[in-house]
Amino acid sequence: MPLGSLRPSPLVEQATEHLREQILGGQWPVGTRLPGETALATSLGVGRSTVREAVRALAEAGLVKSRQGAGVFVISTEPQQDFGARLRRAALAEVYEVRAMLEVQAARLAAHRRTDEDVAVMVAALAARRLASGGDDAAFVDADIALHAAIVAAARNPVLTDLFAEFAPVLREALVDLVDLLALRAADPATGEAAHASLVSAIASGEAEEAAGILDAELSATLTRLRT
Amino acid sequence: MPLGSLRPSPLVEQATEHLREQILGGQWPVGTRLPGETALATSLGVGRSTVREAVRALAEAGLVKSRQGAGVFVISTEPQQDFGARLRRAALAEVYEVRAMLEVQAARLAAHRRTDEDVAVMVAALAARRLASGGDDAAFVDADIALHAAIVAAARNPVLTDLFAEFAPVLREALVDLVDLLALRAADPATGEAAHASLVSAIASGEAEEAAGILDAELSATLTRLRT
DNA sequence: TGAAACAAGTCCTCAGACAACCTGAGAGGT
DNA sequence: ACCTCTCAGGTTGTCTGAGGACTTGTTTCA
Repeated sequence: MPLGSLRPSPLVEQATEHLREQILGGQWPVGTRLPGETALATSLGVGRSTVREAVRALAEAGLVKSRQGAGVFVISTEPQQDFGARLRRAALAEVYEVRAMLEVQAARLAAHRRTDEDVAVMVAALAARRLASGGDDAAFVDADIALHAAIVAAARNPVLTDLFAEFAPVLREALVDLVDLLALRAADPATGEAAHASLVSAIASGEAEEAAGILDAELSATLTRLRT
Repeated sequence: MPLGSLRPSPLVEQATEHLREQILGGQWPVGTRLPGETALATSLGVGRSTVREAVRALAEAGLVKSRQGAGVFVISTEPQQDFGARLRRAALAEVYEVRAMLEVQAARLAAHRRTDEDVAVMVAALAARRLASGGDDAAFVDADIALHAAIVAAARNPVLTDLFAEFAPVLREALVDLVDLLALRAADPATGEAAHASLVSAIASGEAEEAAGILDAELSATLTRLRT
Protein backbone atom coordinates (compact mmCIF):
# COMPACT_ATOMS: atom_id res chain seq x y z
CA MET A 1 0.00 0.00 0.00
CA PRO A 2 1.65 3.20 -1.15
CA LEU A 3 1.74 5.95 1.36
CA GLY A 4 2.44 9.59 1.46
CA SER A 5 0.40 12.61 2.21
CA LEU A 6 -2.70 12.75 0.18
CA ARG A 7 -3.80 16.28 -0.11
CA PRO A 8 -2.58 19.51 -1.58
CA SER A 9 -6.13 20.79 -1.62
CA PRO A 10 -7.58 24.22 -2.33
CA LEU A 11 -7.57 26.61 0.59
CA VAL A 12 -11.34 26.93 0.60
CA GLU A 13 -11.74 23.22 1.19
CA GLN A 14 -9.20 23.25 3.97
CA ALA A 15 -10.99 26.15 5.59
CA THR A 16 -14.36 24.45 5.15
CA GLU A 17 -13.18 21.24 6.74
CA HIS A 18 -11.53 23.10 9.56
CA LEU A 19 -14.72 24.96 10.40
CA ARG A 20 -16.81 21.85 9.89
CA GLU A 21 -14.71 19.98 12.43
CA GLN A 22 -15.19 22.77 14.94
CA ILE A 23 -18.96 22.58 14.52
CA LEU A 24 -19.32 18.81 14.31
CA GLY A 25 -16.90 18.45 17.17
CA GLY A 26 -19.16 20.49 19.38
CA GLN A 27 -16.76 23.37 20.03
CA TRP A 28 -19.44 25.71 18.72
CA PRO A 29 -22.88 24.66 20.00
CA VAL A 30 -26.08 25.50 18.19
CA GLY A 31 -26.77 29.20 18.40
CA THR A 32 -23.16 30.23 18.63
CA ARG A 33 -22.08 33.24 16.61
CA LEU A 34 -18.93 32.53 14.68
CA PRO A 35 -16.09 35.03 14.74
CA GLY A 36 -16.42 37.66 12.03
CA GLU A 37 -15.24 37.02 8.52
CA THR A 38 -12.22 39.24 8.92
CA ALA A 39 -11.36 37.63 12.23
CA LEU A 40 -11.69 34.14 10.75
CA ALA A 41 -9.60 35.20 7.79
CA THR A 42 -6.67 36.33 9.88
CA SER A 43 -7.10 33.42 12.27
CA LEU A 44 -6.99 30.90 9.43
CA GLY A 45 -4.38 32.82 7.52
CA VAL A 46 -6.47 33.21 4.37
CA GLY A 47 -8.31 36.00 2.60
CA ARG A 48 -11.80 37.10 3.37
CA SER A 49 -13.32 35.82 0.14
CA THR A 50 -11.91 32.40 0.91
CA VAL A 51 -13.63 32.42 4.28
CA ARG A 52 -16.85 33.56 2.64
CA GLU A 53 -16.83 30.60 0.25
CA ALA A 54 -16.16 28.20 3.10
CA VAL A 55 -19.05 29.65 5.08
CA ARG A 56 -21.23 29.43 2.00
CA ALA A 57 -20.46 25.72 1.69
CA LEU A 58 -21.34 25.14 5.34
CA ALA A 59 -24.56 27.09 4.85
CA GLU A 60 -25.48 24.84 1.93
CA ALA A 61 -24.69 21.86 4.14
CA GLY A 62 -27.18 23.16 6.67
CA LEU A 63 -24.69 23.73 9.46
CA VAL A 64 -24.70 27.52 9.64
CA LYS A 65 -26.83 30.44 8.56
CA SER A 66 -25.57 33.92 8.00
CA ARG A 67 -27.61 37.02 8.65
CA GLN A 68 -26.47 40.23 7.12
CA GLY A 69 -25.35 42.71 9.67
CA ALA A 70 -25.62 40.25 12.53
CA GLY A 71 -23.17 37.45 11.89
CA VAL A 72 -22.92 33.77 11.08
CA PHE A 73 -24.72 31.39 13.43
CA VAL A 74 -24.52 27.65 14.02
CA ILE A 75 -27.92 26.09 13.33
CA SER A 76 -27.00 22.40 13.48
CA THR A 77 -24.09 20.34 14.76
CA GLU A 78 -24.87 17.16 12.90
CA PRO A 79 -24.07 16.30 9.31
CA GLN A 80 -27.14 15.77 7.21
CA GLN A 81 -25.78 15.51 3.72
CA ASP A 82 -25.83 12.27 1.86
CA PHE A 83 -22.65 10.27 1.78
CA GLY A 84 -22.88 9.76 -1.96
CA ALA A 85 -22.89 13.48 -2.53
CA ARG A 86 -19.78 13.89 -0.44
CA LEU A 87 -18.12 11.07 -2.36
CA ARG A 88 -18.77 12.88 -5.60
CA ARG A 89 -16.90 15.96 -4.62
CA ALA A 90 -14.01 14.24 -2.89
CA ALA A 91 -10.60 13.91 -4.50
CA LEU A 92 -10.39 10.82 -6.69
CA ALA A 93 -7.25 9.53 -5.01
CA GLU A 94 -8.99 9.55 -1.66
CA VAL A 95 -12.02 7.74 -3.03
CA TYR A 96 -9.84 5.20 -4.76
CA GLU A 97 -7.82 4.54 -1.66
CA VAL A 98 -10.92 3.68 0.35
CA ARG A 99 -12.28 1.63 -2.50
CA ALA A 100 -9.05 -0.34 -2.54
CA MET A 101 -9.09 -1.10 1.17
CA LEU A 102 -12.70 -2.21 0.97
CA GLU A 103 -12.24 -4.38 -2.05
CA VAL A 104 -9.10 -6.16 -0.95
CA GLN A 105 -10.86 -7.26 2.20
CA ALA A 106 -13.93 -8.14 0.16
CA ALA A 107 -11.86 -10.44 -2.03
CA ARG A 108 -10.53 -12.16 1.07
CA LEU A 109 -14.06 -12.75 2.32
CA ALA A 110 -15.29 -13.75 -1.09
CA ALA A 111 -12.75 -16.55 -1.24
CA HIS A 112 -14.41 -18.04 1.81
CA ARG A 113 -18.03 -17.36 1.09
CA ARG A 114 -18.58 -17.34 -2.65
CA THR A 115 -21.29 -19.62 -3.93
CA ASP A 116 -21.16 -21.45 -7.22
CA GLU A 117 -23.51 -18.87 -8.59
CA ASP A 118 -21.14 -16.09 -7.56
CA VAL A 119 -18.36 -17.84 -9.42
CA ALA A 120 -20.50 -18.11 -12.52
CA VAL A 121 -21.29 -14.39 -12.42
CA MET A 122 -17.62 -13.53 -11.98
CA VAL A 123 -16.55 -15.73 -14.84
CA ALA A 124 -19.17 -14.16 -17.07
CA ALA A 125 -18.08 -10.68 -16.04
CA LEU A 126 -14.49 -11.63 -16.75
CA ALA A 127 -15.41 -12.68 -20.26
CA ALA A 128 -17.39 -9.51 -20.79
CA ARG A 129 -14.44 -7.47 -19.66
CA ARG A 130 -12.13 -9.25 -22.08
CA LEU A 131 -14.61 -8.60 -24.86
CA ALA A 132 -14.99 -4.94 -23.96
CA SER A 133 -11.24 -4.39 -23.95
CA GLY A 134 -11.53 -3.89 -27.67
CA GLY A 135 -14.38 -1.40 -27.39
CA ASP A 136 -14.41 2.21 -26.34
CA ASP A 137 -13.28 3.49 -22.97
CA ALA A 138 -16.71 3.82 -21.41
CA ALA A 139 -17.71 0.28 -22.26
CA PHE A 140 -14.45 -1.10 -20.95
CA VAL A 141 -14.71 0.79 -17.68
CA ASP A 142 -18.28 -0.40 -17.25
CA ALA A 143 -17.23 -3.99 -17.77
CA ASP A 144 -14.31 -3.63 -15.41
CA ILE A 145 -16.46 -2.15 -12.67
CA ALA A 146 -19.07 -4.85 -13.21
CA LEU A 147 -16.43 -7.50 -12.59
CA HIS A 148 -15.25 -5.82 -9.43
CA ALA A 149 -18.85 -5.42 -8.29
CA ALA A 150 -19.33 -9.15 -8.82
CA ILE A 151 -16.31 -9.86 -6.65
CA VAL A 152 -17.61 -7.61 -3.90
CA ALA A 153 -21.03 -9.24 -4.15
CA ALA A 154 -19.39 -12.64 -3.65
CA ALA A 155 -18.33 -11.50 -0.19
CA ARG A 156 -22.00 -11.94 0.68
CA ASN A 157 -22.34 -8.85 2.81
CA PRO A 158 -25.23 -6.60 1.73
CA VAL A 159 -23.78 -3.56 3.46
CA LEU A 160 -20.56 -4.02 1.58
CA THR A 161 -22.39 -4.43 -1.70
CA ASP A 162 -24.42 -1.29 -1.09
CA LEU A 163 -21.32 0.60 -0.18
CA PHE A 164 -19.52 -0.41 -3.34
CA ALA A 165 -22.56 0.67 -5.29
CA GLU A 166 -22.05 4.15 -3.85
CA PHE A 167 -18.50 4.15 -5.13
CA ALA A 168 -19.23 2.74 -8.56
CA PRO A 169 -20.66 5.81 -10.31
CA VAL A 170 -17.92 8.03 -8.99
CA LEU A 171 -15.24 5.60 -10.11
CA ARG A 172 -16.87 5.10 -13.47
CA GLU A 173 -17.00 8.73 -14.37
CA ALA A 174 -13.46 9.39 -13.28
CA LEU A 175 -11.94 6.31 -14.85
CA VAL A 176 -13.54 6.86 -18.23
CA ASP A 177 -11.48 10.01 -18.51
CA LEU A 178 -8.36 8.41 -17.14
CA VAL A 179 -8.29 4.98 -18.71
CA ASP A 180 -5.75 5.98 -21.32
CA LEU A 181 -3.73 8.17 -19.04
CA LEU A 182 -3.46 5.43 -16.45
CA ALA A 183 -2.43 2.90 -19.05
CA LEU A 184 -5.03 0.48 -17.78
CA ARG A 185 -5.16 -1.13 -21.18
CA ALA A 186 -2.59 0.13 -23.63
CA ALA A 187 0.50 -0.50 -21.54
CA ASP A 188 0.07 -4.22 -21.23
CA PRO A 189 -3.38 -5.54 -21.98
CA ALA A 190 -2.36 -9.08 -21.16
CA THR A 191 -1.36 -8.44 -17.55
CA GLY A 192 -4.60 -6.76 -16.67
CA GLU A 193 -6.52 -9.68 -18.02
CA ALA A 194 -4.19 -12.25 -16.55
CA ALA A 195 -4.36 -10.60 -13.15
CA HIS A 196 -8.12 -10.46 -13.18
CA ALA A 197 -8.40 -14.03 -14.38
CA SER A 198 -6.12 -15.37 -11.66
CA LEU A 199 -7.94 -13.22 -9.14
CA VAL A 200 -11.24 -14.83 -10.03
CA SER A 201 -9.75 -18.31 -9.98
CA ALA A 202 -8.15 -17.67 -6.60
CA ILE A 203 -11.51 -16.64 -5.20
CA ALA A 204 -13.19 -19.62 -6.83
CA SER A 205 -10.71 -22.03 -5.27
CA GLY A 206 -10.82 -20.39 -1.87
CA GLU A 207 -7.29 -19.00 -1.75
CA ALA A 208 -8.04 -15.88 0.26
CA GLU A 209 -4.54 -14.48 0.70
CA GLU A 210 -3.68 -15.12 -2.92
CA ALA A 211 -6.78 -13.22 -4.05
CA ALA A 212 -6.17 -10.36 -1.65
CA GLY A 213 -2.57 -10.09 -2.79
CA ILE A 214 -3.41 -9.92 -6.46
CA LEU A 215 -6.08 -7.31 -5.97
CA ASP A 216 -3.95 -5.24 -3.63
CA ALA A 217 -1.14 -5.16 -6.16
CA GLU A 218 -3.49 -4.20 -8.95
CA LEU A 219 -5.29 -1.44 -7.10
CA SER A 220 -2.18 -0.06 -5.47
CA ALA A 221 -0.52 0.27 -8.85
CA THR A 222 -3.40 2.28 -10.18
CA LEU A 223 -3.49 4.37 -7.03
CA THR A 224 0.15 5.34 -7.37
CA ARG A 225 -0.43 6.29 -11.00
CA LEU A 226 -3.38 8.34 -9.82
CA ARG A 227 -1.21 10.31 -7.45
CA THR A 228 1.35 11.42 -10.00
CA MET B 1 -30.67 37.28 -18.12
CA PRO B 2 -30.09 39.69 -15.27
CA LEU B 3 -31.46 38.69 -11.90
CA GLY B 4 -34.05 40.77 -10.10
CA SER B 5 -33.10 44.39 -9.69
CA LEU B 6 -34.83 44.38 -6.35
CA ARG B 7 -33.31 42.29 -3.61
CA PRO B 8 -35.83 40.07 -1.90
CA SER B 9 -33.06 37.59 -1.12
CA PRO B 10 -29.29 37.73 -1.32
CA LEU B 11 -27.96 37.67 -4.84
CA VAL B 12 -25.89 34.58 -4.15
CA GLU B 13 -28.98 32.58 -3.29
CA GLN B 14 -30.77 33.77 -6.38
CA ALA B 15 -27.82 32.80 -8.50
CA THR B 16 -27.52 29.43 -6.78
CA GLU B 17 -31.16 28.57 -7.36
CA HIS B 18 -30.98 29.75 -10.93
CA LEU B 19 -28.04 27.48 -11.67
CA ARG B 20 -29.55 24.63 -9.69
CA GLU B 21 -32.68 24.77 -11.83
CA GLN B 22 -30.61 24.60 -14.98
CA ILE B 23 -28.87 21.47 -13.75
CA LEU B 24 -31.83 19.68 -12.19
CA GLY B 25 -33.92 20.63 -15.19
CA GLY B 26 -31.55 18.80 -17.48
CA GLN B 27 -30.42 21.79 -19.52
CA TRP B 28 -26.87 20.90 -18.55
CA PRO B 29 -26.37 17.12 -18.66
CA VAL B 30 -23.75 15.33 -16.60
CA GLY B 31 -20.31 16.14 -17.93
CA THR B 32 -21.24 19.57 -19.21
CA ARG B 33 -18.74 22.34 -18.60
CA LEU B 34 -20.40 25.44 -17.25
CA PRO B 35 -19.59 28.83 -18.71
CA GLY B 36 -16.64 30.53 -17.06
CA GLU B 37 -16.95 32.68 -13.97
CA THR B 38 -16.80 35.92 -15.86
CA ALA B 39 -19.29 34.74 -18.46
CA LEU B 40 -21.74 33.58 -15.81
CA ALA B 41 -21.27 36.82 -13.93
CA THR B 42 -22.19 39.02 -16.86
CA SER B 43 -24.94 36.64 -17.94
CA LEU B 44 -26.53 36.70 -14.49
CA GLY B 45 -25.78 40.35 -13.97
CA VAL B 46 -23.77 39.84 -10.80
CA GLY B 47 -20.14 40.02 -9.74
CA ARG B 48 -17.61 37.25 -10.05
CA SER B 49 -17.36 36.54 -6.33
CA THR B 50 -21.11 36.13 -6.20
CA VAL B 51 -20.90 33.51 -8.91
CA ARG B 52 -18.05 31.79 -7.10
CA GLU B 53 -20.09 31.50 -3.92
CA ALA B 54 -23.04 30.11 -5.83
CA VAL B 55 -20.85 27.51 -7.51
CA ARG B 56 -19.33 26.66 -4.14
CA ALA B 57 -22.80 25.97 -2.76
CA LEU B 58 -23.64 23.70 -5.68
CA ALA B 59 -20.36 21.87 -5.23
CA GLU B 60 -21.22 21.28 -1.58
CA ALA B 61 -24.59 19.97 -2.75
CA GLY B 62 -22.80 17.49 -4.99
CA LEU B 63 -24.13 18.81 -8.26
CA VAL B 64 -20.95 20.26 -9.71
CA LYS B 65 -17.22 19.90 -9.23
CA SER B 66 -14.70 22.54 -10.18
CA ARG B 67 -11.26 21.70 -11.45
CA GLN B 68 -8.68 24.42 -11.42
CA GLY B 69 -7.60 25.40 -14.85
CA ALA B 70 -10.22 23.28 -16.56
CA GLY B 71 -13.61 24.59 -15.52
CA VAL B 72 -16.71 23.71 -13.55
CA PHE B 73 -18.41 20.45 -14.49
CA VAL B 74 -21.82 18.96 -13.81
CA ILE B 75 -21.36 15.68 -11.94
CA SER B 76 -24.95 14.89 -11.03
CA THR B 77 -28.37 16.03 -12.11
CA GLU B 78 -30.38 14.38 -9.38
CA PRO B 79 -30.57 14.44 -5.62
CA GLN B 80 -29.22 11.27 -4.06
CA GLN B 81 -30.64 8.53 -1.91
CA ASP B 82 -29.45 8.00 1.58
CA PHE B 83 -26.82 5.40 2.37
CA GLY B 84 -27.14 6.08 6.08
CA ALA B 85 -30.77 4.99 6.05
CA ARG B 86 -29.86 1.68 4.46
CA LEU B 87 -27.13 1.21 7.05
CA ARG B 88 -29.67 1.63 9.82
CA ARG B 89 -31.82 -1.11 8.37
CA ALA B 90 -29.02 -3.61 7.85
CA ALA B 91 -28.12 -6.40 10.25
CA LEU B 92 -25.66 -5.32 12.90
CA ALA B 93 -23.22 -8.12 12.19
CA GLU B 94 -22.97 -7.04 8.57
CA VAL B 95 -22.43 -3.44 9.52
CA TYR B 96 -19.85 -4.44 12.06
CA GLU B 97 -17.98 -6.60 9.60
CA VAL B 98 -17.60 -3.76 7.13
CA ARG B 99 -16.66 -1.43 9.92
CA ALA B 100 -13.94 -3.86 10.94
CA MET B 101 -12.44 -4.16 7.48
CA LEU B 102 -12.39 -0.42 7.10
CA GLU B 103 -10.90 0.27 10.46
CA VAL B 104 -8.15 -2.32 10.34
CA GLN B 105 -6.89 -0.80 7.11
CA ALA B 106 -7.35 2.66 8.58
CA ALA B 107 -5.11 1.73 11.49
CA ARG B 108 -2.47 0.55 9.07
CA LEU B 109 -2.58 3.87 7.22
CA ALA B 110 -2.73 5.85 10.44
CA ALA B 111 0.53 4.31 11.58
CA HIS B 112 2.18 5.91 8.57
CA ARG B 113 0.40 9.22 8.38
CA ARG B 114 -0.63 10.26 11.88
CA THR B 115 0.51 13.70 12.94
CA ASP B 116 1.54 14.63 16.43
CA GLU B 117 -1.82 16.26 16.84
CA ASP B 118 -3.54 13.01 15.89
CA VAL B 119 -1.56 11.20 18.53
CA ALA B 120 -2.54 13.76 21.13
CA VAL B 121 -6.22 13.35 20.25
CA MET B 122 -5.96 9.57 20.44
CA VAL B 123 -4.24 9.65 23.79
CA ALA B 124 -6.89 11.98 25.15
CA ALA B 125 -9.64 9.75 23.79
CA LEU B 126 -7.95 6.76 25.37
CA ALA B 127 -7.95 8.46 28.75
CA ALA B 128 -11.58 9.46 28.33
CA ARG B 129 -12.47 5.88 27.51
CA ARG B 130 -10.73 4.63 30.62
CA LEU B 131 -12.57 7.20 32.67
CA ALA B 132 -15.92 6.32 31.11
CA SER B 133 -15.46 2.63 31.78
CA GLY B 134 -16.80 3.33 35.26
CA GLY B 135 -19.81 5.25 33.99
CA ASP B 136 -22.99 4.06 32.37
CA ASP B 137 -23.18 2.10 29.14
CA ALA B 138 -24.03 4.99 26.83
CA ALA B 139 -21.14 7.09 28.06
CA PHE B 140 -18.73 4.20 27.69
CA VAL B 141 -19.88 3.40 24.15
CA ASP B 142 -19.58 7.06 23.21
CA ALA B 143 -16.05 7.20 24.54
CA ASP B 144 -15.11 3.98 22.79
CA ILE B 145 -16.46 5.17 19.46
CA ALA B 146 -14.74 8.51 19.89
CA LEU B 147 -11.43 6.71 20.28
CA HIS B 148 -12.00 4.63 17.18
CA ALA B 149 -13.07 7.71 15.26
CA ALA B 150 -9.82 9.38 16.29
CA ILE B 151 -7.86 6.42 14.94
CA VAL B 152 -9.70 6.57 11.64
CA ALA B 153 -9.16 10.32 11.44
CA ALA B 154 -5.43 9.74 11.84
CA ALA B 155 -5.44 7.89 8.53
CA ARG B 156 -5.85 11.33 7.01
CA ASN B 157 -8.35 10.38 4.36
CA PRO B 158 -11.49 12.54 4.45
CA VAL B 159 -13.55 9.96 2.58
CA LEU B 160 -12.66 7.37 5.16
CA THR B 161 -13.46 9.73 8.01
CA ASP B 162 -16.82 10.58 6.47
CA LEU B 163 -17.60 6.94 5.95
CA PHE B 164 -16.84 6.05 9.53
CA ALA B 165 -19.06 8.92 10.61
CA GLU B 166 -21.90 7.18 8.78
CA PHE B 167 -21.25 4.03 10.75
CA ALA B 168 -20.84 5.69 14.12
CA PRO B 169 -24.48 6.42 15.00
CA VAL B 170 -25.59 2.96 13.91
CA LEU B 171 -22.88 1.34 15.97
CA ARG B 172 -23.59 3.51 18.92
CA GLU B 173 -27.26 2.74 19.07
CA ALA B 174 -26.72 -0.98 18.74
CA LEU B 175 -23.79 -1.26 21.10
CA VAL B 176 -25.44 0.63 23.90
CA ASP B 177 -27.98 -2.17 24.09
CA LEU B 178 -25.42 -4.88 23.73
CA VAL B 179 -22.48 -3.73 25.76
CA ASP B 180 -23.26 -6.00 28.66
CA LEU B 181 -24.39 -8.86 26.53
CA LEU B 182 -21.18 -8.73 24.55
CA ALA B 183 -19.12 -8.57 27.69
CA LEU B 184 -17.15 -5.68 26.34
CA ARG B 185 -16.41 -4.57 29.84
CA ALA B 186 -17.50 -7.03 32.46
CA ALA B 187 -15.67 -10.06 31.11
CA ASP B 188 -12.22 -8.63 31.39
CA PRO B 189 -12.02 -4.86 31.70
CA ALA B 190 -8.24 -4.86 31.75
CA THR B 191 -7.69 -6.50 28.37
CA GLY B 192 -9.87 -4.06 26.52
CA GLU B 193 -7.94 -1.17 27.93
CA ALA B 194 -4.59 -2.81 27.41
CA ALA B 195 -5.44 -3.65 23.82
CA HIS B 196 -6.56 -0.13 23.05
CA ALA B 197 -3.56 1.37 24.74
CA SER B 198 -1.11 -0.78 22.82
CA LEU B 199 -3.04 -0.06 19.64
CA VAL B 200 -2.60 3.66 20.09
CA SER B 201 1.06 3.30 20.94
CA ALA B 202 1.62 1.10 17.89
CA ILE B 203 0.07 3.76 15.68
CA ALA B 204 2.04 6.48 17.39
CA SER B 205 5.31 4.64 16.81
CA GLY B 206 4.49 3.73 13.22
CA GLU B 207 4.17 -0.02 13.60
CA ALA B 208 1.49 -0.57 10.99
CA GLU B 209 1.22 -4.35 11.06
CA GLU B 210 1.27 -4.42 14.82
CA ALA B 211 -1.59 -1.93 14.97
CA ALA B 212 -3.60 -3.72 12.32
CA GLY B 213 -3.13 -7.02 14.11
CA ILE B 214 -4.31 -5.72 17.48
CA LEU B 215 -7.36 -4.07 16.02
CA ASP B 216 -8.22 -7.06 13.86
CA ALA B 217 -8.10 -9.35 16.86
CA GLU B 218 -10.21 -7.01 18.94
CA LEU B 219 -12.89 -6.41 16.32
CA SER B 220 -12.99 -10.03 15.17
CA ALA B 221 -13.58 -11.15 18.73
CA THR B 222 -16.54 -8.84 19.10
CA LEU B 223 -17.82 -9.87 15.71
CA THR B 224 -17.84 -13.54 16.62
CA ARG B 225 -19.68 -12.73 19.84
CA LEU B 226 -22.12 -10.75 17.74
CA ARG B 227 -22.82 -13.75 15.56
CA THR B 228 -23.71 -16.13 18.37
C1' DT C 1 6.55 10.94 -35.78
C1' DG C 2 7.13 12.35 -31.23
C1' DA C 3 8.38 15.32 -27.59
C1' DA C 4 9.04 19.85 -25.77
C1' DA C 5 7.67 24.66 -25.48
C1' DC C 6 4.28 28.00 -25.81
C1' DA C 7 -0.21 30.54 -25.28
C1' DA C 8 -4.88 31.08 -24.11
C1' DG C 9 -8.38 30.09 -21.01
C1' DT C 10 -9.81 28.84 -16.48
C1' DC C 11 -10.14 28.54 -11.58
C1' DC C 12 -7.87 30.12 -7.02
C1' DT C 13 -6.65 33.65 -3.88
C1' DC C 14 -5.98 38.11 -2.16
C1' DA C 15 -6.78 43.07 -1.12
C1' DG C 16 -9.52 47.06 -1.03
C1' DA C 17 -13.68 49.58 -1.32
C1' DC C 18 -18.43 50.63 -0.62
C1' DA C 19 -23.32 49.39 0.37
C1' DA C 20 -26.88 47.24 3.25
C1' DC C 21 -28.01 45.82 7.54
C1' DC C 22 -28.15 44.66 12.65
C1' DT C 23 -27.18 45.59 17.38
C1' DG C 24 -26.52 47.96 21.53
C1' DA C 25 -25.74 52.27 23.93
C1' DG C 26 -27.02 56.68 24.87
C1' DA C 27 -30.03 61.00 24.50
C1' DG C 28 -34.21 62.79 24.97
C1' DG C 29 -39.00 62.93 25.90
C1' DT C 30 -43.10 61.06 28.39
C1' DA D 1 -38.90 54.71 35.63
C1' DC D 2 -40.03 53.74 31.00
C1' DC D 3 -40.30 54.24 26.17
C1' DT D 4 -38.69 55.96 21.66
C1' DC D 5 -35.41 57.80 18.65
C1' DT D 6 -30.89 58.43 16.99
C1' DC D 7 -26.42 57.07 16.01
C1' DA D 8 -21.96 54.82 15.94
C1' DG D 9 -19.65 50.60 15.39
C1' DG D 10 -19.46 46.17 13.68
C1' DT D 11 -21.05 42.61 10.41
C1' DT D 12 -22.36 40.53 6.14
C1' DG D 13 -23.22 41.44 0.96
C1' DT D 14 -21.28 42.75 -3.33
C1' DC D 15 -18.09 44.37 -6.82
C1' DT D 16 -13.61 45.13 -8.95
C1' DG D 17 -8.83 44.56 -10.14
C1' DA D 18 -4.77 42.00 -9.87
C1' DG D 19 -1.69 38.14 -9.90
C1' DG D 20 -0.79 33.08 -9.25
C1' DA D 21 -1.61 28.20 -10.45
C1' DC D 22 -3.29 24.88 -13.37
C1' DT D 23 -5.19 22.64 -17.70
C1' DT D 24 -5.57 22.16 -22.42
C1' DG D 25 -4.78 22.62 -27.18
C1' DT D 26 -1.49 24.26 -30.55
C1' DT D 27 2.77 25.13 -32.35
C1' DT D 28 7.46 24.38 -32.96
C1' DC D 29 11.47 21.74 -33.37
C1' DA D 30 14.42 17.68 -33.41
